[in-house]
Amino acid sequence: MEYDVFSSTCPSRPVLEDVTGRWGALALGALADGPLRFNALRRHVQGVSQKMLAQSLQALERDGLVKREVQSTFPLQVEYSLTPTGEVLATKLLDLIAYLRGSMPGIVEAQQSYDKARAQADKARAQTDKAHAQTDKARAAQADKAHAQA
Amino acid sequence: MEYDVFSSTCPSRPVLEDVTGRWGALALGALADGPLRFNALRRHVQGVSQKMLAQSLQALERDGLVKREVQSTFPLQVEYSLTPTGEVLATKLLDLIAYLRGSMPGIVEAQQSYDKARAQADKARAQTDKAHAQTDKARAAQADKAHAQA
DNA sequence: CTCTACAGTTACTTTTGGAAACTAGTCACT
DNA sequence: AGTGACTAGTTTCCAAAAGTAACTGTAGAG
Repeated sequence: MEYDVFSSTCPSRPVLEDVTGRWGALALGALADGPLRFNALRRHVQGVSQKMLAQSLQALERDGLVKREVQSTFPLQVEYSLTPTGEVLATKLLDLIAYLRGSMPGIVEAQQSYDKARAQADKARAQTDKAHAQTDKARAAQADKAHAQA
Repeated sequence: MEYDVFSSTCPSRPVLEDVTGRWGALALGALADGPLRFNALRRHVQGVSQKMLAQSLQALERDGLVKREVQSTFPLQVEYSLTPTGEVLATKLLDLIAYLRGSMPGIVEAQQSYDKARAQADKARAQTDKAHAQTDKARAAQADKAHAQA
């Protein structure tokens, strides 16, 4: 059997989404430098809700990329850590993230020039739309005149 | 200035989502082995809708990771290709995807054993819930008796 | 005796994603 | 002049996903 993420029915698709998804990627990245408990992880991955963190961790645990260990000491601690496979994926993710961080200055610049160009284009389009509205109005006036004559 | 994807307000967060998001990652991956036109890309990334592909490509273009070139030949073709930064990110993504593909057998196995364990746990919980329902019923009966006596 | 921390779950709301129809511009055929 | 085809999208509408906030339940601190 051959796995291909570009095929819509391949079982690897949902796994890729778990790994590269919004919170999954950050959870894996956070666990890369050591095991963490639920709330510690929540503090580390800023902005994640309890619900989504629980959901992402459950998905990663199901995929065998994260190990969940309940410590029955008080107050009921749960430690999350990476499995060997999870560790490799986390490393690759962190590598990507590191490169992204290095490229941020250029990316921000690209975004700004894109937004500026778009603003210009929108303004230009508003002008032509206005012109079209004018010609439409003129056409309507002509039609009215024709109608009045009839 | 220091960029950190783990911070909720960092500008790198949305960019990471563009790159690792569901369709963004596959679009970058597909463009890694040569430029493609819109519909060719759509055929390559199976299951993507026109709307989402257009949206993802616009985001990647804005981030300066993908270049969009309109060819004014008939019938109006648009070619998408990777910028140097996009190319590096695509390579890293494909590396991650390749490793994921190699790990799929183990992952599928993990999913199956997880699902099996969950099914067991759910069954067990249904049992205790049933027991609780019984005791609740008994308690209600006691309360009714007491009420009838009063 | 209230307040906090632990690890979640549940109910409700808002945002997003996907399917299908529609737009726009150009040619080719009839 | 009208019809249809091909391109690359946009729009519309509804279901699915994500986010918000409140609740569960135990126990230690102040």
